[in-house]
Amino acid sequence: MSDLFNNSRPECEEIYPDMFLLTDFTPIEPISKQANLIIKLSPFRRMMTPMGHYTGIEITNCGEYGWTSDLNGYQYSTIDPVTRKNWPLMPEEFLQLANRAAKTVGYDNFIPDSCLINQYKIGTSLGTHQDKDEKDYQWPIVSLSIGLTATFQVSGAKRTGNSTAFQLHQGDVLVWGNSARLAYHGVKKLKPDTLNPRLDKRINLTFRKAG
DNA sequence: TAGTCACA
DNA sequence: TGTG
Repeated sequence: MSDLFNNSRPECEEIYPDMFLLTDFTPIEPISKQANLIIKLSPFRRMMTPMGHYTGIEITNCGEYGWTSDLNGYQYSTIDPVTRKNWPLMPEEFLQLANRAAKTVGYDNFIPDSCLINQYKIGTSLGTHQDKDEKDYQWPIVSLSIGLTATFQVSGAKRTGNSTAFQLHQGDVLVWGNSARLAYHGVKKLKPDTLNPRLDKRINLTFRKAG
């Protein structure tokens, strides 16, 4: 994993209505260091979907609530089904990053109680879906990208039809809420970086207020 | 259909 | 390769 921090100026662009891309928003090194500690406590695993398939990406969580999937459906749980213990604590660095990103685009006092950590290997993707398992949709979704660049696709209120796609680079934070809160979105199949063949994965941190 | 796969 |  590269720890390089691109020193270009952070930018904030409303890339879709009520969806903001904060380019190069944070140094990655301290964040990925904490993520690695979490992964040791609650390891990555694929999860069974309600339809009986496994997710392509690998998943773990930290914070009070973790997003889980099994044959019964999706739900937030305070217990990791693999370790049968609570999820690892949310690091202070995570809380502050998510709070600062939300505040940058107008959401004050965002205190996430859930951080979903998704690992994308080359060739994996995340199908179009909504984030709708949270209790209160007034809070935004805050998402940090680490590692390989991915193509993020938003298709709005409908799962199919017109869509907008853009790149998410390491250090980028995407924040969405209000009219975009329940927008269908997904991540296209991850491709290798021909200039950095050593990079072989992408890790995404998604901060939410679930409970 | 937090997936895939057949089809354009 | 993008879409339903």
